[in-house]
Amino acid sequence: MYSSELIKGTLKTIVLKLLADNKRMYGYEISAKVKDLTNSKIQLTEGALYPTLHSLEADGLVKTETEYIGKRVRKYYSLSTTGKKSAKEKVNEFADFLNTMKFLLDIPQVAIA
Amino acid sequence: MYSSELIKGTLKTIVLKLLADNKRMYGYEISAKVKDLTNSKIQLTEGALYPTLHSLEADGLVKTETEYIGKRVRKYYSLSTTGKKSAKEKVNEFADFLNTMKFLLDIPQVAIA
DNA sequence: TTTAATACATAAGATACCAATGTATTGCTC
DNA sequence: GAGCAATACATTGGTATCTTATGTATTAAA
Repeated sequence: MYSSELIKGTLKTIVLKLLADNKRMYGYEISAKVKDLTNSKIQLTEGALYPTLHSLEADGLVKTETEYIGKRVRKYYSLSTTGKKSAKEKVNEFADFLNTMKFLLDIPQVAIA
Repeated sequence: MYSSELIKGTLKTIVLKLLADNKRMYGYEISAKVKDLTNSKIQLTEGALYPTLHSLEADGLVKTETEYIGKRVRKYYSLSTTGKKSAKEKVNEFADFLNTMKFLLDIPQVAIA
């Protein structure tokens, strides 16, 4: 787990990227996927995730479809056309930012396992 | 310039790293250095920088010495012992975070210029 | 049966940032 | 020598984004 400031500002980028790769996902699935892919180093809290998803929907970047699994509600999110564009932009911007930070903090290249 | 959310959470790390490399620096110098090293991609605002420096001082990570250049005040910051330790830890943590995010967002290795 | 996992959601509070403003000195340009 | 840009500090008010906590409900496992 990273100190909580680090994750700040990256949540939307993460969500958009996952949706770009997976067509449609529901909230719980997203948080589980992030936890899994990062070996529990990043764990999205519900208080952060759901407001973010709602915000992305309000901005027209994602659309939703609700389904019932038995009696349990499941709300699927998928990217709109603008959402797809935004996902690429955000990831590219973040990649640029990472390189800038790598240079600024003098972080050496890591060997590829 | 990056969208403002991205920088969040990295300010202290940046400041500590610069102080680790430069023995002592003053606020204006730090912001100028960051702007210079990042080709203006990261520009620290005063409203962010000075409270951060004060906070680092309150936490005992940096110590200060005030000097006069003519009639103009200049406040130098340098790392304390715990500050040096913290600088290394923060940079290491960010390096780890950087790799996690690179994997999560599927960001390819960039060629070294 | 009761705990853990699944699945949604909101509310209250913290905090780290941005934008704006303020003061003052110094250097440059016209 | 007037006016502007740069240097150098600082604070205030506002906002966004997060954490923590709480809430409801279903389903699976112990």
